[in-house]
Amino acid sequence: MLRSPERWSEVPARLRARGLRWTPQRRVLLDVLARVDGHVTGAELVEGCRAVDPSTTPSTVYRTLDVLQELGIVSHSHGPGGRQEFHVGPTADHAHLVCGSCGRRQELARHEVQPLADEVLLRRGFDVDIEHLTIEGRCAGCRAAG
Amino acid sequence: MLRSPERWSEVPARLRARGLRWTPQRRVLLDVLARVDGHVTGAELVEGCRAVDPSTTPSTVYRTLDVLQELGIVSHSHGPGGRQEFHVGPTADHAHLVCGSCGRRQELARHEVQPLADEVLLRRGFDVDIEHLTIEGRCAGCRAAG
DNA sequence: ATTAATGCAAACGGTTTGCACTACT
DNA sequence: AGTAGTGCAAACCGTTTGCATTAAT
Repeated sequence: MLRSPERWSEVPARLRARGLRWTPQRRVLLDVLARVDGHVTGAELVEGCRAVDPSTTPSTVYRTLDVLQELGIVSHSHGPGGRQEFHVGPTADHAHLVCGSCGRRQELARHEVQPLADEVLLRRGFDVDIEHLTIEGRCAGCRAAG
Repeated sequence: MLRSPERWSEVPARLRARGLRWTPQRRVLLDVLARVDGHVTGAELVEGCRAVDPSTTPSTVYRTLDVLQELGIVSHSHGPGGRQEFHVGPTADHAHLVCGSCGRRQELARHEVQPLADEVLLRRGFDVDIEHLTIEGRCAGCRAAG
């Protein structure tokens, strides 16, 4: 699910503008990222890259993720199990619901979270980062199942 | 900072009631936990136990944390850096606010999150685990600082 | 006597690092 | 040519596991 095709085509130029380079390995990672909907863990990205190019190494993936983060193209937070979760910015204007039982994720639109965010901002001066928000719990299916 | 002294004295009995045992090692961990205000990582607890009894081993600590969790005495969530964060329950009936800039945490009372949780339950059938909820963003201090 | 709990040491998974080599620019 | 980026292998950190041993009940 490609979210904003135009962003990706600009990446090589943005790298070069900083004296950085556009390599086949980075192309692979960007292709994988472009197909991501929502969040991916670092390990999943390594996996995804390997599916395209089996010779992919973790270090290259993580190092590239670092530079993409500096460019503001991805960001990361920490999900359940303590893994790094990367997400594509800044179009991901929603939070996530993740079921602790089955692991399924669903999106929670900004407007659904906004009242909470507003209250927290008002009362604590704390500016909630809705894009990073991951709410754990049990989904309807798992609750029905027992 | 002892939160609820009476709870701790009941622990040995609660363990025995389940056929579990009260050991010196568990006593050490409970002593350390009783002194905790807010949250600790697993590693910090190992460290803390070692300060009391240098022969403490990680496996024992983590295994005891597992049983304490089953008893509902502690619970855990995942903090920045992906570490497990334990907190003392069931007074830990709150979510967390963590600042992405300075890393400081604050508690968010259940009643502050309840409206959101209610809405999500109603509309999605998703039962939010408030104790596991960690909300990222920028705290008042960091926002002021720029 | 039973069997839960311990200590050890080794394995784990995800991520990070040092270093010599490769290849973009 | 210059230097950013790569691959490898090893290290890392927090956590988990198998197994033989110890000790609470």
